[in-house]
Amino acid sequence: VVCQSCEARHKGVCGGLESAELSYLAKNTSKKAYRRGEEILAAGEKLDRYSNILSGVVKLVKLLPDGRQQIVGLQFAPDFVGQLFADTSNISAEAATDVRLCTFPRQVLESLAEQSPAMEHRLLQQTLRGLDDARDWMLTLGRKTAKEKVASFLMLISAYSDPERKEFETPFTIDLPLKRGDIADYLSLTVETVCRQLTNLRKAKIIDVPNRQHIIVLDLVRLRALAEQTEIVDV
Amino acid sequence: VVCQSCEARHKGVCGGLESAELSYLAKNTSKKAYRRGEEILAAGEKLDRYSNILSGVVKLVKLLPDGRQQIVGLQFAPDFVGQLFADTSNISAEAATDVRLCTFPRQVLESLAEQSPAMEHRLLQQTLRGLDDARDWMLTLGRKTAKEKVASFLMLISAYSDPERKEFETPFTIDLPLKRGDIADYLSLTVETVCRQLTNLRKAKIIDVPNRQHIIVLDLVRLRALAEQTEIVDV
DNA sequence: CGCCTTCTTGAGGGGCGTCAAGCCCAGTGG
DNA sequence: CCACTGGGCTTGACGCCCCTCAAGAAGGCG
Repeated sequence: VVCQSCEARHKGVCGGLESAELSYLAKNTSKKAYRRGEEILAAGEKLDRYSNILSGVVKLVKLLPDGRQQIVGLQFAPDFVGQLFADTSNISAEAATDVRLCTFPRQVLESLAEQSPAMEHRLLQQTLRGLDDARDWMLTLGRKTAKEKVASFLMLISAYSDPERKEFETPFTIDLPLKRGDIADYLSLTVETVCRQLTNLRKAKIIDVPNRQHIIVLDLVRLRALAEQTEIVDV
Repeated sequence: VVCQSCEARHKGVCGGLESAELSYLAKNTSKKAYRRGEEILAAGEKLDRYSNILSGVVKLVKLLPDGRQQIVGLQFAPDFVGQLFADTSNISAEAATDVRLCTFPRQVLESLAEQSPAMEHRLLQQTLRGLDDARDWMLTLGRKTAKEKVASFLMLISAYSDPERKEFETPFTIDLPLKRGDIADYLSLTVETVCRQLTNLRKAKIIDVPNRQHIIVLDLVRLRALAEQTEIVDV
């Protein structure tokens, strides 16, 4: 069965299902691939499918009528994508990298959630984590300087790429899933400011930038101090 | 029984409970009152109680070590307060106005949630709404100008004070539940900038400010246009 | 009436946005 | 193999929006 061997299963929302439920889900799923930049879900679109991310990074984007935009969340595997119980999405979802999804009709998930308290509980847990992340990020957006924002972003990606990493394990390389423009939209900055702050961090020997997609973190202690503002750091 | 006649019951999380569950809950609740400015829940504190708001407004605050702060959410009656399934809160909650709460031990709610799918479903719904609000506000924090932010805040409070209001029902008065400093922390601005923008709106005849606590909205159409940036508005 | 907190207004400066030019590099086709 | 092309990235010059600092006004309360 598809779901039994699913790479995303144990940490995803389907992790709590019985095997009967799992085979029901398996019958109704399909895998889809998107290239970097493709739109997965348009704002205002009728919402009839949900998905789990198998691999890649999905950005959730909000738009102002005049074109200003803000990335309000990044979703990594095995996160869930789609606004539960909403008829239409008020957010658009776009592939930030190449992405593979496991999608299923809306009704399948909603009926499973009704039958299985474990499933609903997992959805609640995931939503709570999303709310927590969103609120953390509001502090970053609202009250940090450009320098602190870029440091915060690098810490976020570092944590995602290796949650177990220790401070003394430097230097290490991280792979940026976002283009400069996306980073700017995530941090509420402009592309130019993001570039300048990366340059500043490079000159301060906190990071190195060997090429567009990669960052080498040289001094994790100072990077974290900048991001969390636990002490004053000259840059 | 206390809960049977509760003013917040039907729209709150306890609205889906059977009468047996309701009386169990009623045995374990107590009402508490807080004065404006009092702390309801400190960040880092051990979390052993949850609450529903009976009246008043609660602000959720995040702090940076150096004192900068951001209000990451406003909760109105009959919203739920407390971070579900978290051992310690990473947010502090403070009474923005005088507040009355209905509180109960953490275990009571969590066991009710286990027994009653309806209860868990309501918690999920409320969390989803919170996530949606948070993401909307991220766009406001990140991409709107000071002028647009203040207009957005006034629209938010207007909507809360009368969700059914029509555009032609102007002028009308709204009661500000927050001090200027709180508004600034909610909008990621300074007190001075909030004041100046209110003055600008007053000079543009969009609002009037008869005293500190009240705002008279004279031109809801232009206020909304500013908040949502649907068209260009001179101020 | 005096004191304290909150609000308002002004003057000045700095951080980040805007505009513009040039660089890097992958992909394409000759 | 290399010229060409175009998108993304980087850097500089300049200006504006909002923050900072400061002083005074307006209430609230003993």
